[in-house]
Amino acid sequence: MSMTKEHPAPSPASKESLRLWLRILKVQRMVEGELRERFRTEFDTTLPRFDVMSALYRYRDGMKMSELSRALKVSNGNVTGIVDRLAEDGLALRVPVPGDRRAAMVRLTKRGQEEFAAQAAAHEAWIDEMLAGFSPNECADIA
Amino acid sequence: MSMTKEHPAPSPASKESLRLWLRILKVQRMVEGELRERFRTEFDTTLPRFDVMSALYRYRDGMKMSELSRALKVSNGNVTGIVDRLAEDGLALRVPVPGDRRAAMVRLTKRGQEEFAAQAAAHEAWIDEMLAGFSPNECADIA
DNA sequence: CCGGAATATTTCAAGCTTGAAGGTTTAAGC
DNA sequence: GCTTAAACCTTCAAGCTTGAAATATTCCGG
Repeated sequence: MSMTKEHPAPSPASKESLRLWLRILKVQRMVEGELRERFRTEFDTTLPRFDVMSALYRYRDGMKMSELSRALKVSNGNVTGIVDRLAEDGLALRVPVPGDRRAAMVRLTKRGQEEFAAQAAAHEAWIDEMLAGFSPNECADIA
Repeated sequence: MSMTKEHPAPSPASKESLRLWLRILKVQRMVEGELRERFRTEFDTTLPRFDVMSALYRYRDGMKMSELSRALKVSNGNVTGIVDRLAEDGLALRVPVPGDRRAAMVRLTKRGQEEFAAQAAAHEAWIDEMLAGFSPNECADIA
């Protein structure tokens, strides 16, 4: 890769935060890339689907689309598409809410629960495999 | 949000790594969300465009598409689309490589360089604003 | 009751992302 | 030279994501 005629380095001022950010990004991309690949090859699913199923698994009674959207911090329209595809695959379904014809409760099917349980176990093992090297005590103040 | 009939908590085994991962994810999403919003409203651009321009700004002589792809760790087809749009906007251009009719060098236009310089300054300030609270020394082992 | 605000969800266009497949051009071995 | 592999790039389908606009329903003040 040619390195000739580079631009001068940026100001040495707020460089520390930027470095921290790039480190966070590096780990995040590594882990997320691995997870995506493994979910794809071993379970034929995606991270967003896993996230939705994870929320639905916690709340067995089901969640409204808007609750799902708020819990996962993604847009409403986004959830619509993901739930559509989970429903097509028989992993989730929409249940009408009695007394409110606008809303619908989304819940996992029996098969959805079983699938998720297997995925969640693998997910936890993968994360540990990838992050076990990083001291868990440090970085505790990230959140 | 209804909490009735939750599933039992997962095994208490490799829970530490998972917690670390969720913390990293939380920070990453917060920062990236803010950046996306500000890039959109203040510069009418996106993070991926910024990333490509950042690489091109460093290598003023230009980069081949494949170099760009490798440097940013994104797929080849992805870079094609982003560079297409940058070129449409007059911020980047493809220069034929003499002696190799397969490849093309991508470089920023004059205007591209000016735009990026402004964006980069704002970007660094935003990051600092968001991450200044987090001790930079700790978490040093993340990368 | 009624009309407007609030709530719940879907639709849409635009852009990002990947993995796979396709098309050229160049390089290498024989 | 010829053929086969490698390198370079684009195209494509599928899915994710957002913000904005469109629907439909419910709620509420008057």
